[in-house]
Amino acid sequence: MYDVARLAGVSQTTVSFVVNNVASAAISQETRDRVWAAIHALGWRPNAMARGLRTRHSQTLGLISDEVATSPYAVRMILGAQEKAWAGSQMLLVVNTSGQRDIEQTALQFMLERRVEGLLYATMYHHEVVPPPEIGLVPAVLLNCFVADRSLPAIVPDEQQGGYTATEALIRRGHRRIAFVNETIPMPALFGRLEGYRQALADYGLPFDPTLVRRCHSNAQDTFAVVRELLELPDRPTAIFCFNDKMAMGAYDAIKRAGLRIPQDVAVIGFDNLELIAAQLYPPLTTVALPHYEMGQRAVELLQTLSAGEQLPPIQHTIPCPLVERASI
Amino acid sequence: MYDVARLAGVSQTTVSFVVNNVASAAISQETRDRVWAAIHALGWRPNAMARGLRTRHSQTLGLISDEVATSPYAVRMILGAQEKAWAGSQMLLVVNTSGQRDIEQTALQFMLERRVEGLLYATMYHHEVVPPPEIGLVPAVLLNCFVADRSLPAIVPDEQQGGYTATEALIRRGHRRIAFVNETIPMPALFGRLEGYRQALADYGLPFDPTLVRRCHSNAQDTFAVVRELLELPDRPTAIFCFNDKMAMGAYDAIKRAGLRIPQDVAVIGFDNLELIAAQLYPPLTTVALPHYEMGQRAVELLQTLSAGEQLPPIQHTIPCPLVERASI
DNA sequence: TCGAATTAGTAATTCGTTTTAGTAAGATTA
DNA sequence: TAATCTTACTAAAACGAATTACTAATTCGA
Repeated sequence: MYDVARLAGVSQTTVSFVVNNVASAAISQETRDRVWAAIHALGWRPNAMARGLRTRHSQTLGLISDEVATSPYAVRMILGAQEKAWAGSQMLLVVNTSGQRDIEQTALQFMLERRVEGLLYATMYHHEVVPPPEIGLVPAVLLNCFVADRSLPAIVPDEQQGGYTATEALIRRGHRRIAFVNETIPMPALFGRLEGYRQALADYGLPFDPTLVRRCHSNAQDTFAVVRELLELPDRPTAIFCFNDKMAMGAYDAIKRAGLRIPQDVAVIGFDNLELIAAQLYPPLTTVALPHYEMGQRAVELLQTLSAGEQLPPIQHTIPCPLVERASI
Repeated sequence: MYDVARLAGVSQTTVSFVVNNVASAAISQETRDRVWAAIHALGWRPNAMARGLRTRHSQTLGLISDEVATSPYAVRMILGAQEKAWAGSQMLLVVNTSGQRDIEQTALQFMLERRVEGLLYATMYHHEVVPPPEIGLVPAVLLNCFVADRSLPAIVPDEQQGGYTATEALIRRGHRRIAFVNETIPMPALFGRLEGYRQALADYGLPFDPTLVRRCHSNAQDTFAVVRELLELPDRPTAIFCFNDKMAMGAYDAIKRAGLRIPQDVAVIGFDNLELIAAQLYPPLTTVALPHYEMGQRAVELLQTLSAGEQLPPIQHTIPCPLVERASI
């Protein structure tokens, strides 16, 4: 900056005023032009570390995730976060801990040393977490997870509404016997989607038939077997709501193997909206999307208002899961 | 740091020496203990911006990508890069440009202002790029792409070896008539894998039959049709090498619809190793993996030696694509 | 037993900015 | 015509560490 000042024949202060467009400083247009010319001539570029030191603002947010960055599922959370951060001209420091506590700890230390202006703590699956306590030293938002006592703001998908939406979509297509192949591992998604399924049935005056609700590991193979059983039922379901898209793959195979057509004979709806699967299946899979991108955006939005000094109670923000219509129902 | 010094009854200099374990400084053990005690008592943590300003090291790498962070394909590149950076106690600044030039430009400026010690320029698909010239201001490595004049070091997958490996795996299983369903968009993957396919046939003394080589858009639907044609051939192929796993999904459907079994009647091999698809298909898909994770690692490794001041010629590093055996051949 | 090492520290400077508190010259007002 | 405003700048003091160049007190060696 001193070099620029010397070349432009002004003081370093003036350069700073010009560069930052300081309103309270009166700098003539000619001087401004000379300064910019000097800047370009020298290829000078401000040093963000020096600036940050002085202003006490790092213009940086931290994102600590377990497996998010590994998985196609949840990358869009990072993307949403990054783009919102970008809009506020902040950058995102990303660390994937692979679930290891020690990595998480040092990542947090590193980020605090860099004076991040906020922290996102994200998980691949929606579940309860116990983040390290130092997370509270800066504004923090949980992404796709929550703490037991709800003492930290969190952004989570609305599992129940998602389950409701899927079921309702099938009911509206005229289905009366709707099977639900649920996950086995107890987690909010399992309970929430089931609750949504029941609620939708109830709202439309349909009976809840326990024989139509199955649980199995969330993979195509196991679902194949479960769906085959369902199809052999005397009064077989005309629609199958799968806990996720991977399971829908198995359902497709079972239905096709049984010589039935999708959606004419049996409708299938999934969950997650994994483009890679849903768009490639034949017929393309109608499914409910996990709003990962929006969740990332909202989390950063919240972080930004929080770090602007606003005092908000730690609310759980529930993001709706929209229906993505393709051709399987 | 001054507060810590005051509490420990030493000078700020001493605190710095203790914190950084400076070898040339003689500090007694008692003093060290007192300093650490004061640090913990005050919850002090060094300010990375101040440190970076003084040492002229940001301990940060930048990663600019087009769609990498959006796509399940290539996220593992980021992960590999991040973990290698982590090992060198550096952090990664990630920006996804969605292919927009203006975002790319400002991202680059931001990163240069933050004095990143190296830059990765990554693309989702392996293809030629024209990165902004300022990229050369710091050590830079291209990831999954290359420049026309090869003036920048690049890390790319070995498409040809991948094609060879896939074909060879089929030949070794006794297949003689091997179809190859290639991509339509001209890109290194298309040419490289085809070349590998031809080379393998030649090496094992098999004829190259042009009727067995088809091209179609890389999606399941179009592949379905192409594979059906292949299966109706008078002397139908006993194995199908698909340009990627999405296409393999279509191939599976066509083969099953034709009443044939995989792999007994027709073997299928894919490319990309998209866990989500390959592991969920029935039977699980044998495929060739794009070594994204290793590519990310290698890129950072290279960046680190480069920013250590070593002068290396801009070599193209070709990373092998390993065979991932499942059950479809 | 005295000069040289060694041990255990400290004072002051520097990194590259932002920001506060000025100043000096000319224009405007009472 | 003197006091006050503007306009167009500048000097100097932070920000929070790392680093260099010391000093004072011990210990050691011949």
